[in-house]
Amino acid sequence: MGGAELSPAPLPRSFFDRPSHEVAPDLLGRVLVHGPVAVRLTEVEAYGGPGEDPAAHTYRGRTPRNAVMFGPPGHLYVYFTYGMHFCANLVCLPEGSGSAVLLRAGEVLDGVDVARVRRSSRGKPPPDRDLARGPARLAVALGLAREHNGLDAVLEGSPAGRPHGSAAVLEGRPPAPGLVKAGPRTGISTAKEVPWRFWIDGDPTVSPYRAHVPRRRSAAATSVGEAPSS
DNA sequence: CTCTAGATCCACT
DNA sequence: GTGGATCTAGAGG
Repeated sequence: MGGAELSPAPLPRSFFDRPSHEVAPDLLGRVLVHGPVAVRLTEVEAYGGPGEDPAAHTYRGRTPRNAVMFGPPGHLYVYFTYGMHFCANLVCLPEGSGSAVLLRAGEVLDGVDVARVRRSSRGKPPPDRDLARGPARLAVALGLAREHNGLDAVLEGSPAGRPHGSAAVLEGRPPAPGLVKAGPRTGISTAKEVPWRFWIDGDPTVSPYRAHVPRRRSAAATSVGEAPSS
């Protein structure tokens, strides 16, 4: 592992057995490990359960896509969005509840070489601070995609080594309480006022806030059969 | 740094 | 059919 001060102790499942908005700030500074890559989390967002959080994927109840969030805590909910990106969450609360924490950004502590290759476009890697700066980028850096949906991120049993292909959340190095900031969540169109985005103040790997921008379909796709406007 | 537009799949209504 | 829990490249300051 990279940082000498980092505790390699895995977090127990009970860590996740709380509401997502309590787990979320506590995840800052923790380290998610998957294969050769380790990322220290610097920005997360909490999403609530059915009927209580209009921005959550579980708002309208259980579906095939969000089923993992209704499973036991500590597992990864990985979903596909915008036709090309994956984002990773950690499931909270006991089985049946349906809430999670979106992992929005972090600092790559280990496996930087692997992360650079995964994040390279046209052979050029981005600056190191951008390797996991944003939820889809973080998923790429960690090698998380569709097949990791449902993967258990809690290590039970053997303390030293992780089984091949497993994931784990380590104790890491939580920030001083004063450095934890909270604000509205990014990129959502409802419940914009809920301050369930948490980040480490001043950390360069925290993603820039982006307000939701409704995407318009291409003119060609929407104007079929329409008269010319002028 | 900001702004804009395009890419591209799929879950759900 | 609609609208994303997004990112990148390119143009402009």
